[in-house]
Amino acid sequence: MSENRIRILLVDDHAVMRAGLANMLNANPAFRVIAEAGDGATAITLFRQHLPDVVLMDVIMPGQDGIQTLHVLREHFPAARVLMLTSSEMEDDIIRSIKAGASGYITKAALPAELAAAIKTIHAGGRVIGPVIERILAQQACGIQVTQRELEVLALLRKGLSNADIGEMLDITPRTAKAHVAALLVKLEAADRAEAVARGFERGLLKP
Amino acid sequence: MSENRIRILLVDDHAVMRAGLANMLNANPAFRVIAEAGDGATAITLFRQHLPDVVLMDVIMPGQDGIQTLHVLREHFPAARVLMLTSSEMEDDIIRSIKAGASGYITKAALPAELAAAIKTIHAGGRVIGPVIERILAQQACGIQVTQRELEVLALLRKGLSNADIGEMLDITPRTAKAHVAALLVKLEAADRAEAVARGFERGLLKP
DNA sequence: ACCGCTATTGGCCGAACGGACAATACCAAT
DNA sequence: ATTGGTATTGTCCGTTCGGCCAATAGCGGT
Repeated sequence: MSENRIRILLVDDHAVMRAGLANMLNANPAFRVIAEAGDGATAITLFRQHLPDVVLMDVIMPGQDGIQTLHVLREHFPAARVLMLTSSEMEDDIIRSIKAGASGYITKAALPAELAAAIKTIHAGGRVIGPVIERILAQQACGIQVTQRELEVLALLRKGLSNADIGEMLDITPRTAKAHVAALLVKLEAADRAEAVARGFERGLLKP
Repeated sequence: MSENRIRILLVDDHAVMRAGLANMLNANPAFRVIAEAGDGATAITLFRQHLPDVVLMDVIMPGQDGIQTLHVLREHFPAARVLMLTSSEMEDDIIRSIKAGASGYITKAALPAELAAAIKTIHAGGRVIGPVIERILAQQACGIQVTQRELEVLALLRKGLSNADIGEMLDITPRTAKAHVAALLVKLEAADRAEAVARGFERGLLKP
């Protein structure tokens, strides 16, 4: 009968969380955790070995994070069904996860029953977007998005670099660096570079 | 026989995590989860009702966070044994937890066996500090600490306020605000207010 | 081919920043 | 009582910032 169970691969750097999830899911006759990974590379390997029905993936992981892993995974296995399960509600993480081909995104604050339902939906080929997530997606859709270049500049702002320094780092004139900073201030609705950095952290554009 | 089990109160806003932990701990004959709380207020109430041997508390919670809850709990029940179990490795959270009277602090990246051992140690009256945590505490001990006033200023820097604005908000001259900012730059080893904000987030002085 | 977005660069200017030097007042600890 | 840390305030000055004007080049989509 266990052949009918939904075979799950857990990916989370928190061993406690993995163990807890495994216990919980295995207690449900509909599921069976067939493998666990503590990092992205292991996740890829285990997926190849076990070809699970659904992957439960944490976004935040040291080294290769969940979204990067998701990218690699979908390259090799476009049909892979991945449910991002995370404590992070960073807008950017959500957007990037969906873009990277996640079948769903729910937070760890979800009730176990919701998680179970989500896994079943994913397995059936559906998509799962939590209520909080939907709201964020909606407001992001109409919002302006930060370009790759601006993201690089933001990362340098975080390090306390001046426009001149940024220009040197990116091999552009200080004037151009200034233009990027100005664009960031507008897009992030920040009064100065300090607030821009703060907004960067709030939006998940910058990681602690 | 269940009378000999260590009675545990779980406090975590993530239902999935609670369920997982409960499953895992209850599978161990040494433990018994006797109650779960999803927020600080509930945690206090449940503690009073059940008087658990050990409290497993998450630091990050919406509303009253784990550290605030810990404060309140220790006021009413100075003998309460609390193990902070969190994914956060923010220096400031750790320092404040220990100061608030936590008996231990370990991350969710710990192995289940480590968690079990930690709970037993706590229950026996000992203290548990993870290896990563110890390192952070050590470097913090010799490091300079940010004052309350500077913390207020940092919070305003984050909002993009100028020295003049900060002065108005705190009812001090712009010059004094500038002095606090200067102190922050030195203590946080930041080149400008933008980097100071970044360091604030990295150290957990600022929350997303 | 044309349009929109991005990246790039320039000059000008007032306001803000950050460093350096120095001083006073308060409070807690020794 | 003296010491040390914190908070407070001051002036001077060179550097940097951020806003405003405008322009060119490239790239992808209609």
